[in-house]
Amino acid sequence: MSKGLNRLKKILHHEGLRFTTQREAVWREIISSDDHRDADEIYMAIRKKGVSVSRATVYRTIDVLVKNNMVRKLDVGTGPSKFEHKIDTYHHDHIICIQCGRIEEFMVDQIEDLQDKVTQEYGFKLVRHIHQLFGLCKNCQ
Amino acid sequence: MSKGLNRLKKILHHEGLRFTTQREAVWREIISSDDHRDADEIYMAIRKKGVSVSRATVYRTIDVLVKNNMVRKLDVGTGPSKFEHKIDTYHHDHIICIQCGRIEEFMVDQIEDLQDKVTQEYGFKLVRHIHQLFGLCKNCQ
DNA sequence: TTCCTTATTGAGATTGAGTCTCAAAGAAAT
DNA sequence: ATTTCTTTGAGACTCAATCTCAATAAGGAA
Repeated sequence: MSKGLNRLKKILHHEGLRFTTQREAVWREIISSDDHRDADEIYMAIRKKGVSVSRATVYRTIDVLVKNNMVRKLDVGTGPSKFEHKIDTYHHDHIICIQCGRIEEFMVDQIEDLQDKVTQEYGFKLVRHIHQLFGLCKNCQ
Repeated sequence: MSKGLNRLKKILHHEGLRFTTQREAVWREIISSDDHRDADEIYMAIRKKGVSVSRATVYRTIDVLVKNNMVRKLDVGTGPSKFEHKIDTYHHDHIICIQCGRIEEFMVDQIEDLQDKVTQEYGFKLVRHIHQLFGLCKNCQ
């Protein structure tokens, strides 16, 4: 049994949505790798494995997964958004190489705490954040 | 004499670009307000003032300004990018209300320092960063 | 000033990511 | 098995942004 499949079923049920071949395939494809891939890459990978699915369905399913915290959407500044699953992972942010596109993950508790503090100071209720460091990786400098 | 106009002229000259009515108008429009506006809002404002300009030129000019550090591009997660001038301002990041779109600016030295540290640890050379807190403002909670 | 070279402009076409439409196919409840 | 209601998919569409290319304008030379 694939990781998180039950959780997916519960979520779909909870939202009054149906568990379908396509939705299962999208989820399986996303957890099959820890890479940061865009919707089209995920779409192509599913088709290559012989499952019939459309781009529209891939986008629609990813939306559900993102809303339900099983997948994270990553805006990398240029080109399509990328996605990563959130199974067995901790929260992290990203360092992105503006030359080769390489993506590294980082996490600093202190920064997270300071964020919370700032948000409170401004009277906001924090829902999510984007913290991305763009630069040149070792190889590209 | 409008703020930064000389700097704009120098930049254009340095890049082998010409100082034109349109480029001047775009710059004047952008520094005329501290708001965060998108390209179309800037375009409309210029036209309203009677200067003839096209959307293409507005986009092209903003690109030059962003590349030369006179204007900052702000990806607010949904819809068109927004822009703000960088004259007489200090570096800051943004808290954005996901309900009403209100944007507040914040700056925490400690976070900036931690960012530098993280980047170094990963062997990257930091070029720029995005740090955006999305949430609900006081009014929208 | 006028000439001349080269950059710029603008209207509209194009791109690209993502969303929408709607008829046909498929879940799930009874 | 029947009914009901959701989902799917091909392709149309949206929207921000970029590109095209003929007409226009900048600005250096003389």
